[in-house]
Amino acid sequence: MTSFPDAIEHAVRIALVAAAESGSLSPLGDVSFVVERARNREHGDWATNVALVAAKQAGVAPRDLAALVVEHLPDLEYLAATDIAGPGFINFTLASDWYLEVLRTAAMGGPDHARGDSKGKERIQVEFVSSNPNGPLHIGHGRGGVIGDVIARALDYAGHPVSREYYYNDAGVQMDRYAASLEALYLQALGKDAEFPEDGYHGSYVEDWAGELVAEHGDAFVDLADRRDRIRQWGLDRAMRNIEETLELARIPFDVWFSETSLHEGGDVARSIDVLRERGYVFEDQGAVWFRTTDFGDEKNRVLVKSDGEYTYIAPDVAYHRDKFERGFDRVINVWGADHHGYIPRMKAAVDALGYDPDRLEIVINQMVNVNRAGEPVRMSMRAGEFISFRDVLEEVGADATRYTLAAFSPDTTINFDLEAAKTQSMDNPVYYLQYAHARMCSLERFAREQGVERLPIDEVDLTRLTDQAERAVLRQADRLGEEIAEAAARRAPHRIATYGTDFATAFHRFYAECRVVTDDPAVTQARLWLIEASKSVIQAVLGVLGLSAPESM
RNA sequence: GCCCCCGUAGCUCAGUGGACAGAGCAGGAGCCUUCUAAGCUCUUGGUCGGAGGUUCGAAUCCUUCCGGGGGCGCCA
Repeated sequence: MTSFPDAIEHAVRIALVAAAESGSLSPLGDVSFVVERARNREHGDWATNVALVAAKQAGVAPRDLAALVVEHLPDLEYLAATDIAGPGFINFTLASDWYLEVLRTAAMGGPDHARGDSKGKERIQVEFVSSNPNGPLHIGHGRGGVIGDVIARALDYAGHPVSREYYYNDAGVQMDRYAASLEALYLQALGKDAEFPEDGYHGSYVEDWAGELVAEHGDAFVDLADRRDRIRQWGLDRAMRNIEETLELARIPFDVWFSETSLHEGGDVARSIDVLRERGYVFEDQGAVWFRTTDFGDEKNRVLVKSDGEYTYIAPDVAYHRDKFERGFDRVINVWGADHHGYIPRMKAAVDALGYDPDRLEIVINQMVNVNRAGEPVRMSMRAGEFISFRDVLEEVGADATRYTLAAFSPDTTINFDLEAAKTQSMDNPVYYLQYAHARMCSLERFAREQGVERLPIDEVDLTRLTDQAERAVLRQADRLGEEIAEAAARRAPHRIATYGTDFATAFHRFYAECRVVTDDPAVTQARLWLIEASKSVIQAVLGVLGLSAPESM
C-alpha cells in the first residue's frame, strides 16, 4: 500500500531529476526538503517546501521551480490534485479513495491498526519513578510515573521492545534514617525509652506504619540483637507495598523491580569501580576514592568511596548503569525530576567512562508539580510531615483525571495541579472530552442496534456515501494516529498524544453534530456505522496509550 | 557565580524553521418534540517577555538583557 509522506517525497525527487534531464533545470545535488501535513484544509493534505529550499541553488524563483516539479511529477496513486501556493509551496490533495482505505484499515485493525513495525527498532529500557522505599510517593513521583508510563506505552505502540524498570535504593543512608525513625517510634509506642533520631523522618506515615508494626509484631522485636535490621526489612516491605499499591491505582506497571542491595551483594559495585580504575578514571585523594568526571566535561570530580569507607550514591549508580548496558539495551531512558538535572553530566560521564556511548543514555527531566486546592497551595514538604501523597490524589481525583493532568503538559512545564479543578467534570478537564467521544461512539452503536439496524460486513457497504466534510475530517485525523504516537515516543513527549486525541475528538464531535448516523437511508447509516467503528479504533488507541479508561457510557 | 526549565489570548496550555499564531476555560450570541448538550456553531480577545542577529522565511535557531521556578554535598 502506498504510504505517505514517503511516496510524495520519492515522487518529488523523481520530478527534480526528470526536470533536469529535460533540460529545463540544471541538475541539483542532494536537496533536503520536507513533506508534511498541511495545517489548513485549503492547503490540501500534504505539502512540501522543496521549491523554497532549492530555489537559490537552482537559480530559479521558488514558484517557477515549484511549477517545474509539478510538471515532471510522476503519477501517484491516490493523488487528486497538486497546487502551488503562497511563496512556492506545493500542496497535494489526496483522493477520497485514500480516506476510505484509512477507514477500512482502522475499522478492521482495531486499536492496534497503526502500531509500528518492530523490525530494526531499538530495544529500550525506560526507568522511572525509582523512589526510595522509605515513604509514600508524592505527586512529583506521580508525574514522573505517568510520563515514563506513557513514553513506554507509546514506544511499545511504535514498535519498540520496551522494558519498564523501577530501581529502588534499599541500601544507603536514607534507608538507615528511615529504619531508625521507625525503630524509635516503635519503641516509644511500647513505652520504652527511645530517642527519635535528629535527622529522622517526620511524616505522619512513619507514625502510622510504626503503629502497624506494633500491631503486627507486638514487642517481639524489642529484645532482638538484630532489631534494627528486622525493622529495616519490615519498613522496606511496608513502603514497597504502599508504592506498588499506589502505582497499581495509577495503572503504572513495571517489568523489573531492581534492588540496589542486589548490586552490593553481587559485588557489582566494587567491580564497577575496578572497571573505572582499569580505564584510568579513578584516583585517591584525602582518603577518598574519586571518579575523574571532569575528563568528560563535568564541572568537578566526584567521590565514589568516602574517606570513612562508605560508598557515595554515585558508586551503586555507576554499577546499576553498567548493568543496564550489559543487559543489552540499545537505549536507556531515565525519567527524573528537575531537582536531579545537575546529576546528568555525572551519569553521562559514568556511562562514557565505562566504555559505552553516552548518547545511549537519555534523561527525560520533568519539572515540578505544585498542588493547589481551589487556588490555594497545598503544602508539599516531606519533612514538615503534612504532605499530600500521590495516592491521596489518585483516591480523591481518580486515576483518569490524575493521569490526564500529569500527562497532558510538556514535561518541561511546571504544573499547577488544582485538585478541585481536576475533580470538576467540566471542560477544565479535557479528559472527559476524550472519554465522552468514546462513550458517544458506543452509544450510537447501541442506539442503532436498538433500532434493529444490523451492521453489514464492510465489503457489502458503500463507503463512498461518506461525502460530508465532517466525515472526511474525522478520517483525516484518524490518518495521523500512527505517526503522532511514533512522534510522541521519539521525542519523549507524551503530551503530544493528549493534544492529538483532543484534535481527533473534536473532529468526531463535529461529525456527530453534523451528520445523523441512524437515518432513513440504510446505505448512509451503514457507511456511518463503519466510520464509527474506525473512530473507536483511533480513540481507544489514544486512551490506551495515555492509560485512560474508555467508558461505554457517561 | 555557574547549570537546567519556563515566559504565547484575561486564565491554563499546544505549536520548536514555513503559508493569515491554535485549543480549552472565562466573556458575548445561538443550537436539544429524532442517535448522550460532559456536545456543536458563531463571536470578543495576542507587541509570541524586551533588544539585536542568522535565514528566501523566526514564536521556533544564535547572542544578550529582564521576569518566574528549580539545582549546584565525601546527602540521595
